[in-house]
Amino acid sequence: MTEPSGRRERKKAATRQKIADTALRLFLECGYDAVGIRDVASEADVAVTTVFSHFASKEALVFERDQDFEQRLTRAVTDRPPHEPIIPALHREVHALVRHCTAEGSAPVRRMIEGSPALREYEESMSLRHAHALAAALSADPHLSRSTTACRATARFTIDAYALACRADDPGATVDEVFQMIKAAWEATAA
Amino acid sequence: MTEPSGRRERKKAATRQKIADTALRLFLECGYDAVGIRDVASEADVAVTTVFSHFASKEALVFERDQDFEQRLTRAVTDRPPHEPIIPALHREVHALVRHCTAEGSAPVRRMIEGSPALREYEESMSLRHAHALAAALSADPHLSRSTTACRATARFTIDAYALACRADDPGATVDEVFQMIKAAWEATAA
DNA sequence: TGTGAAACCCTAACGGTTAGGGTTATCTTC
DNA sequence: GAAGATAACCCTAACCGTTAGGGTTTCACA
Repeated sequence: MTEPSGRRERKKAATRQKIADTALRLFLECGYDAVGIRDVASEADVAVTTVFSHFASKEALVFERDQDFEQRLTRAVTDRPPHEPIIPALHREVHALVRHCTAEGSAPVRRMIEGSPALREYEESMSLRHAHALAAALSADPHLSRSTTACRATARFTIDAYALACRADDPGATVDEVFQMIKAAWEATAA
Repeated sequence: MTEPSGRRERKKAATRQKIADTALRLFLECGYDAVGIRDVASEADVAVTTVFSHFASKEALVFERDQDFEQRLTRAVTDRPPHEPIIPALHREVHALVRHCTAEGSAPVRRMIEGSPALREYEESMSLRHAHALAAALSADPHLSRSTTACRATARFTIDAYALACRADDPGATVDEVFQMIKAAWEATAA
């Protein structure tokens, strides 16, 4: 993304990346539960406290790119062409996000997440954060004069669509079907 | 609910209740984070291991009546008068549940939950379980011939309505507004 | 070049949770 | 009613994620 200029920042980013990579590798090799933070730290050749200075929790090691997700969602609202209706914009973006998360290489990671209650729980709470951010973006859009409740509900519905699609047999079709519902729901709130 | 017959079962239920009551009292008195499992155990005069044989986690102590919630939701589907449309039935039940959770006496508990990330996270993951159960009930209903995806989405939307309303300024109005959206969404899936 | 801060390290602890293995109370069956 | 089976409970010790406290190195910048 943004190229860090100073050596210190570069080193910090490198440490962070090394920890994340090491963690993911160990998790996939041995299983999430079988790998401890102390294992990750020593394999990455850093102190345990350093791991926690880069990542808030063990689960966060798995969802390293979580910020991207949130940004892409909110930008689908804020950066869309002027006067483009909101629902198609969200529909398109969720499609892309789902494709990304159900891509070939992501399968082992998904399987790992589904296999760990702690990771599933963490993912949900991430989703709620994303729903909050999306709701704020919707509320802030001057072209959409809808109630706060309508914005919040639509945000949650959108996240639901993503979550359902990621676990569905046919992710693409699931996104389409749920968005047909979301479209109707949204239109029912027209002032 | 069901009266246990044997002495053993009665004693077990009493122990469970004593633990739950003690825990909630201590949590409300001193704050959730300030009270440890060891505190709860010794105040309830049981061993720590006994606490965990009745409750799966510290958070579960707070959501003791969680099973009720799930049952009420699924029964709103399965036990509704024959040929009653599903959405009004859900609407009514969510109204009742929200009223229950925003009642006078529940305020301190709600405040405690909102004040603890761990409790919020736990509540979310409970909600997902409820959504699963509700989705299964919807799918199983012979009068509703909708796709699995439509049932799952509607279940999640319903849980969203509950979650949003519990935190809204005007819970009742929020339920109504979101259910107007859900109604439209559901009707958009008609075969 | 010196100084402050950021990144990192180590150790020790805290708190939720569980394993292991034992004791008592209740239930069942004869 | 005695004997065995089992459920509920207890204790101790540990595991593991996480944090506090306090030190050292490395870098940025004046």
